[in-house]
Amino acid sequence: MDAQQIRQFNHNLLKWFYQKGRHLPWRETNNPYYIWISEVMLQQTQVNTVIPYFNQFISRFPTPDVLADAPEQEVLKCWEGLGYYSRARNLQSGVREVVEKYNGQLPDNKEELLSIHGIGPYTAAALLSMAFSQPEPAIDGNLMRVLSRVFLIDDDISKQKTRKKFEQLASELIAETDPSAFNQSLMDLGAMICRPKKTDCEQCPVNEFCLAYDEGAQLEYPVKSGKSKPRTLNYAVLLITDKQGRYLIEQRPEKGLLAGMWQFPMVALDEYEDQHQRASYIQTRYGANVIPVSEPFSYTHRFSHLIWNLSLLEGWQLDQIGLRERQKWVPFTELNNYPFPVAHQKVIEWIKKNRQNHT
DNA sequence: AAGACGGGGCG
DNA sequence: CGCCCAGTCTT
Repeated sequence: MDAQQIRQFNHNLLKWFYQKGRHLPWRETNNPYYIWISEVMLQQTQVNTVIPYFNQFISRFPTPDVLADAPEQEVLKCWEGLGYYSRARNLQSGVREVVEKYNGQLPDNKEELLSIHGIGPYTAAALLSMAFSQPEPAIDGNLMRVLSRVFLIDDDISKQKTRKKFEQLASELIAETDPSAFNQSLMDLGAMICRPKKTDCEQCPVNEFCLAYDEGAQLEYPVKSGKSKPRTLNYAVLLITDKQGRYLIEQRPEKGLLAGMWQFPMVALDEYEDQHQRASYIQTRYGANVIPVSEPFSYTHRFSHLIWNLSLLEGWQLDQIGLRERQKWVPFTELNNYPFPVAHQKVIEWIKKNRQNHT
């Protein structure tokens, strides 16, 4: 595109955005802290999922100071069900950094933003453009999908090098007048018109520039290498109660999958030769004999990179076994004070439905 | 350069 | 059931 075409491209795009762009809670504000929260929540997560979480989050943690001072467990509780929980932990540690090093004000330059844990190249650019009006293109999946179609770019977008290529291209396109609107318009275009499968090219404000549209090859773009298949793991989930009817729950490790979240004890089934060996392990570790729940309950929980097959066992702790680190006895009614991953919320639902005596 | 890291929506 | 989503961190 020459300079004239770039101007026209921008004009069409922004005009469409001002007329048809989405009105979203985090677009009602110029508060960099709120924009930051929204950008983190929106990583790999769709807008409609984020909206209620965003509203609740800023109401509970209205300023960086409040979030910095909050217990991590409360932050995770507000993130419960949103997934990628390290985002929440990184956001809080990032906010603490901002409170200490920058007096609670988000820095307005790329180097310092990138130094903050949880802020990568996308979020830094989004903040620079949307909170500080700087002409930084925010390279995300939407932008790469749109531009790969417009310019017929067939590089694999899961490669790092390709991201740099789009960064170069987009920085030539972005206008200084309203960089925030430039980035947001490409996001809205990607979400509303230039969608992955269901494209709506007739309504596209820049279809006259789109080489893929010209060739009818929209669905061939972007090019993305396939992901490996998820592994399957089999677990027993243990519903262990004590004399008072409280449930035994455990907090997961500080790192790795679902870090810091709570769950009912899980026993990896594939590590035992037979049921007897497994039962003896459970007896030793938890002081309980467990059997499948009366209405057998097995279910599958699917992550992007692995699959859990879970089956629910129940038992009563007869032998007193000392409570280990990160374990707790909790009455049913207090389970909702702890952040549980969705895989275990399904167990709580099961209890609600199948047991009378949860007072 | 690859994997790990969640959960929901949609055809 | 497979793909996708306003990515980042770790290895």
